[in-house]
Amino acid sequence: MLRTWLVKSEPGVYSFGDLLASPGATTLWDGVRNYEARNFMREMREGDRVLFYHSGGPSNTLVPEIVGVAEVVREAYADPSQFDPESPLFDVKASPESPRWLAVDLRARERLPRPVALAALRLEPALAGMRLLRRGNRLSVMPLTQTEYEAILALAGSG
DNA sequence: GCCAACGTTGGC
DNA sequence: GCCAACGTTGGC
Repeated sequence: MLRTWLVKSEPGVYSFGDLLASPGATTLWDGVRNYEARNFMREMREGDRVLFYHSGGPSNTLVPEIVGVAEVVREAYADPSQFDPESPLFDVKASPESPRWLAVDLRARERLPRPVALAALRLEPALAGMRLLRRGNRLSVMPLTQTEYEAILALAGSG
């Protein structure tokens, strides 16, 4: 049984369009620096489906919404950016022998027929328990139940 | 181990 | 631009 996930991105930094435009529509999903999110990444399996969420970003000029579906094409491995002293993601406490942070590879599957805005998610009773909707939620990688995933695809006019 | 200070996220 | 919420850091 495939599991389902949601990842957040600031579209000004990396958008679903950027993923679609990448070679093979695939990218290394790096930069996660939160332990709970990292632990979820560790549970991701090849073929798992991942909804791609655009957050409002620092300028807040954008509607926060879910815009696309991706899948896991490579399971968790050491995030290379933690070892790069030139990177803002460098972590002095990480070493190749004992990495702290993980990356996965994601491949875009499809843009949703209709993006599903955060406000629309809040109106859907089937999603009332969704982690994304909890107050103060800041997790950038989170699991979705099968029910939540299907409800979101239905709102998107897909699936 | 506690907890205040701090930096970041992200919706509004 | 504001600020609530939250995770992390570091002094003690």
